[in-house]
Amino acid sequence: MKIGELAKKSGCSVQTIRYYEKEGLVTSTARSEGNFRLYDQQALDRLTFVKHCRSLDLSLAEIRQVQTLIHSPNEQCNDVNRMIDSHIVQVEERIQELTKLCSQLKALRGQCSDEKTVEQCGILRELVDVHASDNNQ
Amino acid sequence: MKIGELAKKSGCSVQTIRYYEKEGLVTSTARSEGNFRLYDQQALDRLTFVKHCRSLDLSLAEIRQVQTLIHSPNEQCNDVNRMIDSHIVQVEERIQELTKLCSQLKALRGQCSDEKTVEQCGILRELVDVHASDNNQ
DNA sequence: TTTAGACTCTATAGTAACTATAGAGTCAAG
DNA sequence: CTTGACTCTATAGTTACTATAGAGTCTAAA
Repeated sequence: MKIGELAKKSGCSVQTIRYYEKEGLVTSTARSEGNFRLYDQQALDRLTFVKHCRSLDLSLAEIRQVQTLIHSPNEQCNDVNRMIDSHIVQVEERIQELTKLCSQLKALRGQCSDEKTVEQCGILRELVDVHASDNNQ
Repeated sequence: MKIGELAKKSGCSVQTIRYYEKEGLVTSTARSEGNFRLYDQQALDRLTFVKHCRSLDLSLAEIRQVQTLIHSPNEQCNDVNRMIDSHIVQVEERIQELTKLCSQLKALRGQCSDEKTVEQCGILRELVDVHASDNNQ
């Protein structure tokens, strides 16, 4: 199959597939006479694997690492475990940050009801005030 | 004061300050004979304001928007409210996504105890299996 | 007076993971 | 034989910075 069909089947865009190729994550099986990339089922499998990893927010570098490991079945898999572990920690930290941010934003939003002028706006006042007090250190 | 002092006082790096200037968020008050940027307290205030907004994850474009509004005090502030509202929605959505991701990662991690070989690794097996079944659609 | 070093300047490239575009070639159907 | 859908490569843009190169400025000590 050509790249357009692979794109449809995998749900990746054509450009993304070419980008993944450049990054060494998926290769086309062959080229046609007219220099079009040709793919088989195995290539689709590999691409779907990459997509699945991306949906778990693994970076392309991490995916490359996992791919290398898959091709050496007798190695220890500790590295994958470590990677997943530190990934979980990162995601949890980010959730914490965003939760805090969210309550800050909601507090800020509570400062202003609609239909006020900029001069009366509690949000703008608070944004400005905080910075003013910061500078009085 | 020169850019280095401003950097220290604001907690931004020198390059970041120059970047913000290029993006139209902070301007130096004047230039010295030797072409060094010079800043006053007001410049520090403006920079601290930008920093505060960034800590709330507002984009530089959004901050520019707020700055423009601040300089027209008689306008309606609905736009700021809308912006904060949609920001809150975005952050909440992202938290949802990450929470889901986190439980997926934990489930995945549960598939493998340490000290196994790649061939036995439940994580790798699951990553591969999911892609295989995906393709059977 | 010179010189070392701490600071500043501009311009440019790199980061991550894509997306978008230009300009050219390929190919099947009508 | 031409139209339209597809593909090719190469390059630029996205966001918010960070890092670097190569040059100039300024201050204080030798």
